[in-house]
Amino acid sequence: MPMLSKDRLRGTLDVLILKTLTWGPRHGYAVARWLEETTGDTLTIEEGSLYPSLYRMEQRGWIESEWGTSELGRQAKFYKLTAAGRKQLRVETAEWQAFVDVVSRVLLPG
Amino acid sequence: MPMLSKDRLRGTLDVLILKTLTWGPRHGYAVARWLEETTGDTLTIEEGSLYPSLYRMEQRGWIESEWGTSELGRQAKFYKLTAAGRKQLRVETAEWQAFVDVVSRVLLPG
DNA sequence: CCCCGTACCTTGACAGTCTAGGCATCGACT
DNA sequence: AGTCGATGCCTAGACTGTCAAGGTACGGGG
Repeated sequence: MPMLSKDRLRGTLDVLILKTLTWGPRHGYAVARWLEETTGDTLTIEEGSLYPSLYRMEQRGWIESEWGTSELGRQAKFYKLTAAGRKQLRVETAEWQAFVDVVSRVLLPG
Repeated sequence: MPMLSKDRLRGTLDVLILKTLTWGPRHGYAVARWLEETTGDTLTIEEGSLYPSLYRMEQRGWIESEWGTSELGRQAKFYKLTAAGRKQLRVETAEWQAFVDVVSRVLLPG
């Protein structure tokens, strides 16, 4: 399978995280693990991208955080979607879809 | 239809240009016009992104340029794909496909 | 004469990703 | 006891490519 170049995630990391949180509150580390598992390690979520993204989205009011205890008994910051975050998810998903359709029309045969 | 956020093109502009050139040599301005027409103005190719991209790809040996005369009788720089460019197009198209599949699997219902 | 379209290019700001670190805790293994 | 890896959070700095906004030049039409 093709190796994905660096920076490919640009512009889609946020929406992926938002989507992950629709399954319920999760802490950052778990979000990254879940995304990597779900994509069969095709995507790797670097921590240097993950935590800034979570911070940005909390500033923007898309997610909220609360300290709690992880499944393994560690301190962990749990994030959950806000109403604004859910709306943002819808918007960005639609954008993603539209963008992919257009690019695919150019790139793919048919 | 959803307005596409800025910077969405990041990482895909190059491959879109390469694909455009498979229909034959074109000058930069024509590449941009063709992409915008083909996508029904969903994508707008900024000249500040277009020309640097063409420059980069020529440096990397993916395209070659030659000055000529446009359909309207103006001086214009015509670009054509090299063998390396054709290979690069295949690689990046496959990457794009893989990336879209993975992200869609996460984002879309089903 | 002036403006718009064509055609190319450059500069600077900016955002988001990456690499590469650091910190702390815990369990497992030596 | 000591070490190591995994868990869990964070930061600093480099980098890359996009954007906005400019500039140059030429030609045709009003």
